[in-house]
Amino acid sequence: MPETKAPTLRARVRAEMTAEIKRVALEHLAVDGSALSLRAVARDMGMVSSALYRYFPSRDELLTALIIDAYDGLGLAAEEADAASAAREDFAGRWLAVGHAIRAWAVAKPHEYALIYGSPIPGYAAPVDTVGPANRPVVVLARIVAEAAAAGRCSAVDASAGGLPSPADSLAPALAADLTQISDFLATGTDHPTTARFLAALTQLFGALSFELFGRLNNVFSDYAAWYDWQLRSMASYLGLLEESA
Amino acid sequence: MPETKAPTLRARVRAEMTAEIKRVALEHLAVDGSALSLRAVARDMGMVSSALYRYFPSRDELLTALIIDAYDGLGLAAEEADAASAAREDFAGRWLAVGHAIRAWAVAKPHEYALIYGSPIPGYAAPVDTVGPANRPVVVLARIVAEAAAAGRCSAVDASAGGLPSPADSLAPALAADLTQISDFLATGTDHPTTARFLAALTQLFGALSFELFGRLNNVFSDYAAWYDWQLRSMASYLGLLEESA
DNA sequence: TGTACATCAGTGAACGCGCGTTCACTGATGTAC
DNA sequence: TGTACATCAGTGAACGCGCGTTCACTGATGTAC
Repeated sequence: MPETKAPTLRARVRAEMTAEIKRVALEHLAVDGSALSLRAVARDMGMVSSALYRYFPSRDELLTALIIDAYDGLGLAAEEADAASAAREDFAGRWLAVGHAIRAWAVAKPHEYALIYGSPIPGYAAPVDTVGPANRPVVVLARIVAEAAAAGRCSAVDASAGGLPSPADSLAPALAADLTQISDFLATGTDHPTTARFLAALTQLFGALSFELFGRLNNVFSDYAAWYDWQLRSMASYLGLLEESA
Repeated sequence: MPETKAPTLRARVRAEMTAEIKRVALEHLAVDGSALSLRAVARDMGMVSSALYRYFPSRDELLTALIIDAYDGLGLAAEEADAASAAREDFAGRWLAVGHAIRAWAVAKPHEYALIYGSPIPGYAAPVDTVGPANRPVVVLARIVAEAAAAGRCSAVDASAGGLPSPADSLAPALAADLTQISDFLATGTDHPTTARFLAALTQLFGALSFELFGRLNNVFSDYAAWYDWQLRSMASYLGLLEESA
């Protein structure tokens, strides 16, 4: 009945099977940690292990597909959260919204998070296809800071720190060069102190999630969400997303 | 000839063998990532795999020994760095010294770092013997902040942040309770904002190391040491380790 | 100092398991005439 | 609409490998008399 040429039965079943394999594989990652076994996945699906080779040419290709899906899922969550923030000039609010969206995704899919932010998987090297998706969440956060900086925020934070040279001043030459390259790549147009502060905040954000999800804080916090929220606010303040100018 | 009763040949050889097994096991972690195989270790030592059972009752016990050694090594490095800081009132200097010592250890022994701060090992649950050693580096850093706070530093940082409620004020009740428990446990005697800032700095410090060592920053920075140093200085400033009071 | 016995490190074979991948095959779905 | 052929999902057996762990054993080191 549909006017447009419908995909064949085979094509539809194939797409469903591919998705199902990935779903079951993720369940296995959940139970077995980072060990992913094609045979175990096939067993769970009531198939013979060699049948999976109709869908993925090797175990590593399946892993790569899972990793790309994970990055894309996280990236999408971040992008949607920022797009849903109506007050575009409320940069701190946008930072909080995106930050919370990232944590919500990670808490909902801890094994996918471990896949992309945990320790490297033995014997597996991520192919280049993964770097684009990997940057999506970073780009969202960087854009918030870039727009805030363009609106006159983010500057002259930290200037009161005396004694020790302020981190913002007197950068090591190699560090300055790195920061230039990074702000160029992200097209943020921010100065070195702002770029550095953004990267520090990014480090803290993912550090906080890794601590929580990898169980390094077991029995330390009872309310991780509240602690994470405090940290996001601290980052927003540190990044100078709040004040009108300085 | 020695006056004191010398350990028997057997006892000496046994101690050497135990150390050698751990050394070879670490080498394997380096090559194979987180997969540790008793048989591979035995092979490398020119022994039969069952011989290792004279030294460790199971693979997991060997892993536990490696993990405890790693925590102790990192803890010792941190303690020595702080002890070597002559100017006890230069809290920022002590923070930098300990921070750099932690990174130096991690860079020198990336696989031991991954063992204790990477994603959990499939099928392995760390026994309670590991929690004491795990706290050693944290305790060293906490003591610096505690002494700085006692000397009148660390207060009133961040007070200028407007708009959004300052992270320091109006803590969620659950978070306040958590912070009380943590400062009690670490015996820092610090107020909530200081405790929270310390934990945030801790998160950033280990987050930075994980980013660097797990390769999430490949081709992003050329000089990791300079970037890490900047971050340590930023933390010292954020923690208020610098100013005389406020 | 010398002998008899106990301790223990290391061997080699085996058990039972799981893994990724290959290959020739059957039988169902899709396509061209 | 019906038949002939091509495509492709899934099977089942096999290859060759590695793993942790147990067990009866040999032979060297240590100890008690």
